[in-house]
Amino acid sequence: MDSAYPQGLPCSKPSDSREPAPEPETYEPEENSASDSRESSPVPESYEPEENSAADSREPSPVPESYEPEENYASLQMSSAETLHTETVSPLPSSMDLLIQNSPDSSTSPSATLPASAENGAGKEEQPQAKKQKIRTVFSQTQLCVLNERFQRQKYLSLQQMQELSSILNLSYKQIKTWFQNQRMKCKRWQKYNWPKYSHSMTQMNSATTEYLGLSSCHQGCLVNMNASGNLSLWSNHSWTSPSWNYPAWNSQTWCPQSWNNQAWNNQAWNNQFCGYGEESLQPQIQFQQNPVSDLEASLEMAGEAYDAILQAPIYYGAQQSADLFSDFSMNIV
DNA sequence: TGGCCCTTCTAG
DNA sequence: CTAGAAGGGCCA
Repeated sequence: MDSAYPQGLPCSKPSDSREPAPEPETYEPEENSASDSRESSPVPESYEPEENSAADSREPSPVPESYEPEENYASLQMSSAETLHTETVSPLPSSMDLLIQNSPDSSTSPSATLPASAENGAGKEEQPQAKKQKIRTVFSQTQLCVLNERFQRQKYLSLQQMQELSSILNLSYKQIKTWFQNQRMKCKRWQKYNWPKYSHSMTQMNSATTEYLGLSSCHQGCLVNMNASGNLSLWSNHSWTSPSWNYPAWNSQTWCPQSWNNQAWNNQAWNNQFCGYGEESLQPQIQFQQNPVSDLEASLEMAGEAYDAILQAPIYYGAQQSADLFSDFSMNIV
């Protein structure tokens, strides 16, 4: 059932192009009645109230009561207060965060933060200038980690799932949605440019997928892996001793079509890296224990995805972020 | 309404 | 200069 395509094809939709929202497995019809009630927060002003269509509204409370089951995910919850400073990104004055509705995590560039309109505070609608300045949010590593991790397992999220994620990451629903959309496009492009080398077999295709998925977040810095026993292991990039890791870092440039053509390692170089590494090949430095399969599982599963997916898909996190993310787990430096 | 896709434009 | 977040048009 879950064969859908989470692992099969990275981003390509089941069949044709536009399909509403694949991902059958995790896609639960639910009563997502778009206009779901949770709409306590008046939507940050900085964000155009425009299409906050219910969805956009994010509840102030950490986790919606209705989501009992996934409550555990709260462990991942980025308490705006805590995660704030862990970020490598410039921390924003909490007050401002709220205003911007962006996460405390995401730095909406402290400097250019407020859109002209919001800046004035009062005269919001009266936009003197032609266009309102576009704000380019810079998601924090933590947020990216979670997003990537999620994307690895699910390319499409349901409304509810996006909302959950948004509240957890302190991002707006819209941002989550946009991020996933952009990610899908990115993935698609990646596939397109790399297709030739995987065209010969389906298996290869999967590896391509894995490759993409893995790479999509490897730039985070280090890797967090959960073994079958449910323990979480974390390797900082400092520990990579494997020669294979000497390849160019997975930077954004990698996505650039122009670059893809020249990247020598665009071929098998890192194919090996990501297929080769395993629990054995790397030395775990930190292990998260406590309720291995309870909290974490619940946390990562969040909306009920297959747990095994996680077991097989190493997740990359920034060392610091990881520690932060899983601060709820007792860490044993090995 | 959300997804896709292309475009715009800002942060780094 | 580039990556990528966000805007906007179009479609089902």
